Amino acid sequence: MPKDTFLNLPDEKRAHIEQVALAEFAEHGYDNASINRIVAAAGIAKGSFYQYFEDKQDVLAHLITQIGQAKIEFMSPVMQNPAGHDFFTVMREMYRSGLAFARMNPHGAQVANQFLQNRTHPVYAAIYADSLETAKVFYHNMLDMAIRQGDVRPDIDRRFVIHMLITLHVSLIEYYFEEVQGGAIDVAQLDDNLMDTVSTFLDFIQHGLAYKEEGVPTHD
Amino acid sequence: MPKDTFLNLPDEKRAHIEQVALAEFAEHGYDNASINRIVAAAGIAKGSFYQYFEDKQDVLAHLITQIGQAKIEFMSPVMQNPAGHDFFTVMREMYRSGLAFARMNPHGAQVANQFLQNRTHPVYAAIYADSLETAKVFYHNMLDMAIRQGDVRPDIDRRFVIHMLITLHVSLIEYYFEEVQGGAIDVAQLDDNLMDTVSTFLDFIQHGLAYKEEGVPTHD
Amino acid sequence: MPKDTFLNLPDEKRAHIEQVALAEFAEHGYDNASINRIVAAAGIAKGSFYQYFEDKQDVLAHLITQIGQAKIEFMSPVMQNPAGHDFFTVMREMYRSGLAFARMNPHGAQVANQFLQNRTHPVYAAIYADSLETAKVFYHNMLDMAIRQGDVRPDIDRRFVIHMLITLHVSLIEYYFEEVQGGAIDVAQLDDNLMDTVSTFLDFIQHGLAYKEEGVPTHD
Amino acid sequence: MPKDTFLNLPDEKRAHIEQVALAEFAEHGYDNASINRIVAAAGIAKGSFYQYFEDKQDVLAHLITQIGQAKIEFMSPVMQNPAGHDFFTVMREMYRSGLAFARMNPHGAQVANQFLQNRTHPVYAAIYADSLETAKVFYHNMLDMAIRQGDVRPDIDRRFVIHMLITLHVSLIEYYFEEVQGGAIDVAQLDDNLMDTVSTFLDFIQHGLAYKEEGVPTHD
DNA sequence: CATGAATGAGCTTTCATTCAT
DNA sequence: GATGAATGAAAGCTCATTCAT
Repeated sequence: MPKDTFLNLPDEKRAHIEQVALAEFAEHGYDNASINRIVAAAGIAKGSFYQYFEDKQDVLAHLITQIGQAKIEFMSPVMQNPAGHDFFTVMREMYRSGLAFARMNPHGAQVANQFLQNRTHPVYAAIYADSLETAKVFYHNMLDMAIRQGDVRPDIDRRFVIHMLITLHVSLIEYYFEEVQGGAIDVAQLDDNLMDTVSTFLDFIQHGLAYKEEGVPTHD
Repeated sequence: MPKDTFLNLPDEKRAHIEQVALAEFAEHGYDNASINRIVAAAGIAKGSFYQYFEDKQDVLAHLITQIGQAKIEFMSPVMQNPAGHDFFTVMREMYRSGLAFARMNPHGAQVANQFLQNRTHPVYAAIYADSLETAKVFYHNMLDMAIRQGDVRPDIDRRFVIHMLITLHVSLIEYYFEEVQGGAIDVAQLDDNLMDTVSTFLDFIQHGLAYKEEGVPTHD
Repeated sequence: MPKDTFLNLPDEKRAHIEQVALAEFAEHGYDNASINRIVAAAGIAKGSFYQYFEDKQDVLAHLITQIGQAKIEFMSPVMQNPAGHDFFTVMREMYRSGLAFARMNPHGAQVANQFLQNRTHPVYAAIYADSLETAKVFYHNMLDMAIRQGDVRPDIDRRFVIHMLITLHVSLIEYYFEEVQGGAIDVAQLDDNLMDTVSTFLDFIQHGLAYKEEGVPTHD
Repeated sequence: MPKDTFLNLPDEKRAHIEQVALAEFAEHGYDNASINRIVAAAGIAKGSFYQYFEDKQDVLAHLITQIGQAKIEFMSPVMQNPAGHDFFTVMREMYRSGLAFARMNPHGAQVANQFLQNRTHPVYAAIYADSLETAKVFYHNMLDMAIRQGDVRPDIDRRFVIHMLITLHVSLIEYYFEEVQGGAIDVAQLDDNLMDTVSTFLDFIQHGLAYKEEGVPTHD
């Protein structure tokens, strides 16, 4: 956790430092992120950095916490209060908000993805301990509810499905960045295209890839 | 590509160096892997390392190539000649073989996973260019065939589905290691448990998570 | 350019480091100069060196700039304001001041000579771009003026003569060091001897080596 | 001196190795010349290199000896038997032949120049001891004769003039390469231009830069 | 609270040379 | 005579972190 020195900083300065650090982590990843570059870009003294944060890991942990909070603001009402909604509707909202967040805060999304992808990295693991549990609990409750509601079939391995849903979330954002950077898709239509993809994808999560014979309506 | 000096080495010595390097990459990842540690553990001179390989990236590329080849040996007959088989059968074999490989060669599986997870890392991206395309083509052909055979419904975004299937493969191996290391599951029963998971998972890919009402048989 | 860290150093410490580095370059030349030796001799940490300078080239560039400035202090009033003086008088002052500088600052003179002698070396060339042009412009103006004044005959290739005059300056300093180190001349009389040489040499530049027949006075 | 092993090599192979080594030294200078690169480019084994030569210095010494011999072939009859010719005629032939050699054997000329320019470098100094003395003796005899013949005035410091004449020779070749690489002059006319320069230059050596009043013919 | 100089372990890589085969 | 694997010292440079001011 950042030291009080940092938290007492004027909002603007604090935000500036956070933004610079975020960009550094997004571009280089944790291992190659350089505190030298961060302080240079932020225009602060090296010593000040260590008055603000314990160490490199501390900044990242702080940023990830922040990203988590920022993401909440992208959540639709449905997600904030999922009770009573169809599981797949909530999922759709979740992927949609993930995409919206990536669109508005690409660096944040990239850092979040790095984090979720590198859970075995000691540093990420250390941070993970604190923050990922929340997500798991959320998914867990969601799945429990979904099964009780009859949305999801009960014969699933919940731990694995959660693992997979998180992975797929990451994969979606990844896909988004690859399309954006690869220029594979007209940027103007990107969001529409991606929401189409999300829809197809949701449909897949719901009904699988298997071809359904005629006369066998799927249950929506 | 490793230099001839390396390829001409006695099998035993070569294998030893490979194993040491693989362990280093598996444990620390590319950025934190240390050539100093590798040569110390391998018992070779630092200069020798550079007689064998161009640089750090070169070793990793070599190891990944090797892993790719080793994986082939874990492929079942079904995978080696997928034509004529049901898509989901092939997928099941694929995930099963991935798991078997991870079981027999954990370091190799870990390195392969790091590789697949870090496609944006410049070094992995450089290696990726050469080797991942193969996997994509394989999946592409598989999907085409599956749709023609009526195994898979035609209204999917193939690029995204491929992206996702690869991600899921990685996710499965990840899950395997987490269970093993976390001690979540009795190791003696691990494989059975995991194949159960694979089955459930396959079932999920096939039919989705949605609860099916009675009397609506799925198409297998 | 050295970093501010270096420029902000206490004069004494800064001068010490400069002197140590200068000695290293003078003795070993750029390629064989060792930063390890410099930091050891200067009694600073290796990291500090890189807080002071960008890299090896940066130190040398700094030293050469410094040498250039130091040389100015050896310039006679005639050189500082050459207008109105006979060209050969200015040249004589130039060679004299070069010699005086070499006498007072042998390491500086040696490094300057290495620099002027190795213009094709990539590192010297990079430094050269910034600093040698000045010298060429100076010579150019001098020659123009000399021709207008009727001191120098107009049928010369100015570019080549400049090239040559610079070379000869270097050659003179070289000669000085060879005599000093070779012990060819009694050191006590060295300066007198060398100024004699400069005179003869100037005479040569002025009138050439050719024997003049009696009754044909040269124009001074 | 190269070992017998080298001298006994088939002419073609020996010449190939020499050419490769020469190119390496010409491009990188002694310090940055790499034996690794030489053996790679020459297609010989590292061990073979050390069967041929004592060490890096040995190759260079051999090449410089060779260059010296090759230069002789560019000497005109006048130079080979200078007795009885006017000193300045011999000088003109010398500069002309230097230029011709540089034209036909640029690498050789470059290496020779590096050698002559870096007499303080320990390695060059070691080689110098053996080979430069010859040149000095040649010049010495030339000057003695020239003074006796009345070509050159007797009031010169012979040691210094020799030093200078050598320097100027180097400077001329340098100038040649700068013009060639800089593209300053139309290559088709380069040689003519340079011989003009040589002429002007010779005139300078003979009569100096000073403007001569009318009616005072110089002695040619 | 800010500063920025100091640190030295660590990094990857290159090198000329040796020597057993 | 040819080979090429082995060597380890040394290179230039970066890093996160400390601490006196």
